[in-house]
Amino acid sequence: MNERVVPIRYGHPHGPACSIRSPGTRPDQIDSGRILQAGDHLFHAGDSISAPCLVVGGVLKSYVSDEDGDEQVIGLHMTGDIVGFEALVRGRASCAIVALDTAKVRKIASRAAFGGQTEVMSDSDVILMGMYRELLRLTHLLRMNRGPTEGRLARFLLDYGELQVQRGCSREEFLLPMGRRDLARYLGLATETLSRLFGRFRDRQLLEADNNHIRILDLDGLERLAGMTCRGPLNSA
Amino acid sequence: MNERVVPIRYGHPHGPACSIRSPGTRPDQIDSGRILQAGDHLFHAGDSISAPCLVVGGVLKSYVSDEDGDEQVIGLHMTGDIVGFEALVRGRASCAIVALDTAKVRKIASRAAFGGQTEVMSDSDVILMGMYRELLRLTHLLRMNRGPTEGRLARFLLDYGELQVQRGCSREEFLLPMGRRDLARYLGLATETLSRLFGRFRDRQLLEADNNHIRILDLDGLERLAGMTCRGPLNSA
DNA sequence: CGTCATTTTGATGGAGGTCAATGAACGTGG
DNA sequence: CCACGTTCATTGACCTCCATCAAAATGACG
Repeated sequence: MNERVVPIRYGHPHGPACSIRSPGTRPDQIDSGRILQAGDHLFHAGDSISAPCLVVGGVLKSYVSDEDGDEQVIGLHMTGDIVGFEALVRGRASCAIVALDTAKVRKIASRAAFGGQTEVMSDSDVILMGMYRELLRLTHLLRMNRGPTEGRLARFLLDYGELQVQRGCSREEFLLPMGRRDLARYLGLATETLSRLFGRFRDRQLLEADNNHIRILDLDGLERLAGMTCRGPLNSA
Repeated sequence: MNERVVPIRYGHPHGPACSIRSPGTRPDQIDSGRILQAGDHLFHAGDSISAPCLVVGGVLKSYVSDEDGDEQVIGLHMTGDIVGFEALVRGRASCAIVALDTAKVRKIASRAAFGGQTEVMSDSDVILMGMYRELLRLTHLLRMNRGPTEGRLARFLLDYGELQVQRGCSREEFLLPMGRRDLARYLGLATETLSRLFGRFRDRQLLEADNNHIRILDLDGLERLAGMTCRGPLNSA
């Protein structure tokens, strides 16, 4: 509605408006997409939002800020993920979402789709699936946040590698889309601890890590470490 | 819908999770309602399930077992909650659900409800709401599992008191439906730590705790402690 | 009363958070 | 091009909090 900060706007500061238009755009998809630059917020906590968004490309993070200012990362969202489910229920965002690099998002069906007027198998199922994936991701993250820290990082790297494969990229070598700080907050660690973990992994020849450029040398070794914490999908459905 | 629920029965610190499903009882055989005794499983991880269940009364917990045997409590589910969303997507349970005391559950709409059935406010909305509440609960729990342990317990007690109020009971005095062990695992603590927390709270005149019988003496004090961790609903929507 | 599960209490060690300093990468402006 | 500031990653020193081990206390129940 009318809020102080406009939640989803389709004009962006610089760059051509709505550059790429997906081929199969259906009539009820009012939105052809919005481009976010690194650091741009899709919305802030408390903003009123009208529809969930599909992440078409790039990476975003969702976070909440504690009263003492430092933020806690709730999720990392990449291509194919859906963010902003709150739109379907209470219409206001419960956490902020910000782009980590250049990203593109597209609004998807509003609540009306659940009514049953249009052909339903499309967006409503997308939303249902996305919501379910989010449930899986959260339970997974929850389990990750207990147990030894080495297992958390190992599990994360393996899961991320798995995502890479699904995307047609290499499982062993990739660029992490987020900085140490965000990753640490996602795993529930201090950045220093995370740094030490990378160091330890490097010492043990488990991987090479030049900043965000990761090269995994010993998948089995990581798997063994990760097994100490838990198993489960980061994003499998 | 909102049935008056039998107050929580006291008396059995649930036995050693008699984990075997009663013969002849398949997870799918729940039509107008099913009664579970303390220790009965609604389903186990991996079971195939056909529809989500509404908790009509009582308390259940969901958990996963690590390979080394000890379990991790993912959720505590009470009247009005929905469990088993996996039925809508992949048809197999991803965690086990067991009754902590006598509980009643009822199957709700299967996926077909999303198909194009007419009335909008029906089961599909119930499911959507429930799923969303689950999302909220998980993000909340996630935030709880970081930060000082005192804050976690304080927050939990306050949230639980809030639930009591919604249920028409006292915010300051109630019976916890789960044992120390389960509560500890829910909060991500060792049982000894939880015990010590209760002891410390008692020393500071924050509450009286006779086993599961809790009487809160200083709401503000708890609130202050809880503030150090995070805010957020256990079950608000 | 004896057995078993749960809770409580004590003692100990270690994992990881905090504080602090250094180093590397990257502008920005002179 | 270089000095400077800023941000982020790394490394070190320290110390707290909490898990772990162990044992006693409480309670449930036959």
